Amino acid sequence: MPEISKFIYMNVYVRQLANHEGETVQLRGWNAQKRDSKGLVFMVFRDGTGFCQAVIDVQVVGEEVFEIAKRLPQESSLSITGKVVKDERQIGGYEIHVTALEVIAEAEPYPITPKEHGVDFLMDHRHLWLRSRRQWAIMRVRNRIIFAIHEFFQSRGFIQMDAPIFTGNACEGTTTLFETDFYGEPAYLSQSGQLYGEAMAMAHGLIYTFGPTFRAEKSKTRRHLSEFWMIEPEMAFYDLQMDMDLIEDFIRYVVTKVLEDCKNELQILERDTTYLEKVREPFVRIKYEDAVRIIKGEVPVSGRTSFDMLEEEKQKLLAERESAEKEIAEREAKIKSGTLKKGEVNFNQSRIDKLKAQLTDIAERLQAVEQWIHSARNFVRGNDFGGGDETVLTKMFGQPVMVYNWPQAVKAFYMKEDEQEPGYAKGVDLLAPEGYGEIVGGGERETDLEKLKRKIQEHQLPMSAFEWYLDLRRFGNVPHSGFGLGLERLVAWICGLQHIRETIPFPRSYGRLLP
RNA sequence: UCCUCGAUAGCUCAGCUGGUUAGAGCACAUGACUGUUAAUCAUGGGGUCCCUGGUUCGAGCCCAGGUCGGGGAGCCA
Repeated sequence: MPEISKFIYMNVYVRQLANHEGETVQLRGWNAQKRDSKGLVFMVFRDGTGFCQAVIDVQVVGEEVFEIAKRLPQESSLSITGKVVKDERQIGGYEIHVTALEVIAEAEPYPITPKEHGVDFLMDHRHLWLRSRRQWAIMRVRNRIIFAIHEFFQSRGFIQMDAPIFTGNACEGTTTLFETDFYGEPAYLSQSGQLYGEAMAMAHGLIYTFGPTFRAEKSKTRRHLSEFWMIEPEMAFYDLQMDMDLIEDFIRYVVTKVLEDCKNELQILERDTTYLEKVREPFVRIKYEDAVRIIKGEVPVSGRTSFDMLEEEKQKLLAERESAEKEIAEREAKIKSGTLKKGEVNFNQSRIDKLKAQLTDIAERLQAVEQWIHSARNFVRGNDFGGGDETVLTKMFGQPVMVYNWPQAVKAFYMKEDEQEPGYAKGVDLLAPEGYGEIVGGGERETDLEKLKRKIQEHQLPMSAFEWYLDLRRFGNVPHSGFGLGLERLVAWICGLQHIRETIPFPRSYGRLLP
């Protein structure tokens, strides 16, 4: 074993390897995975900034070190010294030819193996799951999104101000809130910073809040969390049009930044960026009533109605199911024939298992399509959209859709009524494509003091709790608008995730408080 | 709260119409293999079939109740 002092070589991070090609460097991190053959160990080494392959050759490091490397359990921490070699086959483009290796801490048997695991198992091990490559990539994208959000607003002169988390009252009155004890009085965890945002906008003109939000809904869906992060800009002297322009610029900016700066992460996530690229085109903007006509199949989009689209979707799934069933039958027949070698049997069997899992998934999606057809047929004009209606609408366009001018009854009390169209509120929802649903909700705020008072009464909210809010109308009333963005839904859409629970380090949802 | 699906080895799952001693792959251990990208070969250890009760000569499988979980509805970002 060559004598190598740990101080001779520069400590670098995996992320920087491209700058050190041909040099000998030292890295510190963890053994994410390895395989060995005679005389060689291939280790997937990670140090938090990235992943790279480390090659340990018995002829270079000697028997003793080689044995240590060969027996090193998954997720043990170690430092390695070696030469940086370009290798196009590797995900970062570089690998390390190790010349020295030092174990920092040997790990106990690691529960997350390089094999499929169920979601529940992974969620129970969330504290460790965060280390794996996919989760790592998602958190990097989340970080870039957060940074882009700040860049966007700060560069436009918005001030970040925070709304309180303890509140005395439900702001919109509808959703279930978490109740806590605030020095003997009931207090609720904030479900929105919106009303406070309005007060802050009257002080600073352009502001945005960025903080956690809590909803005690017992929702068990892939779109809901009990605790999530929301960004809520509020702008004095903005009407609905300006609000929509801002939403569009904002989403375009954030998505573009991720596309530019997170290529590696999106590649790890195997994200098809076709729909993301579409943010460069103008967003679709339609009024609620027109959206309803499209959902109900009364008006076609690019020559096809919602029912045409749903029927296509259904046929596609049926075809997928058929081909999966056929493949299963073929492979089962092969195995039964008894002519296969053991390895081939294993391969076929695991392929069958995978296809069966796919069949379960297809069945679920077919059920969803049936539900969408049902809800499109029975949609009652004047109602809010359900998850299925949103999906149908966005699938018709394949790009972000802004729906505005909603029936007042389905929107919050502070939404401004459209003078030209009484009964309709100047609210807007931005629906993400690919079934990711509502990621932004906002609109112009009601400025008429009497209308506000009336609506607070209609919603049966306690007037006393809103006196401070009404003061904003009494002292220098101005037209203003704002919106709220659900960070996790945006992360889910950009990363193309099946479930929102992967978008936040430690998700809190119905039935999940640990880890 | 409602609808729907599920719970079998550390993990992912198979287990036919109720029938002898419950299986596979991965993981782990040992050995073989010099360039691998989750699944090369051989050998080995590993089980309260979620719980309670019932039907039956016999229950992983059927029935009832419960617990926990997935997906969806409602509600929403």
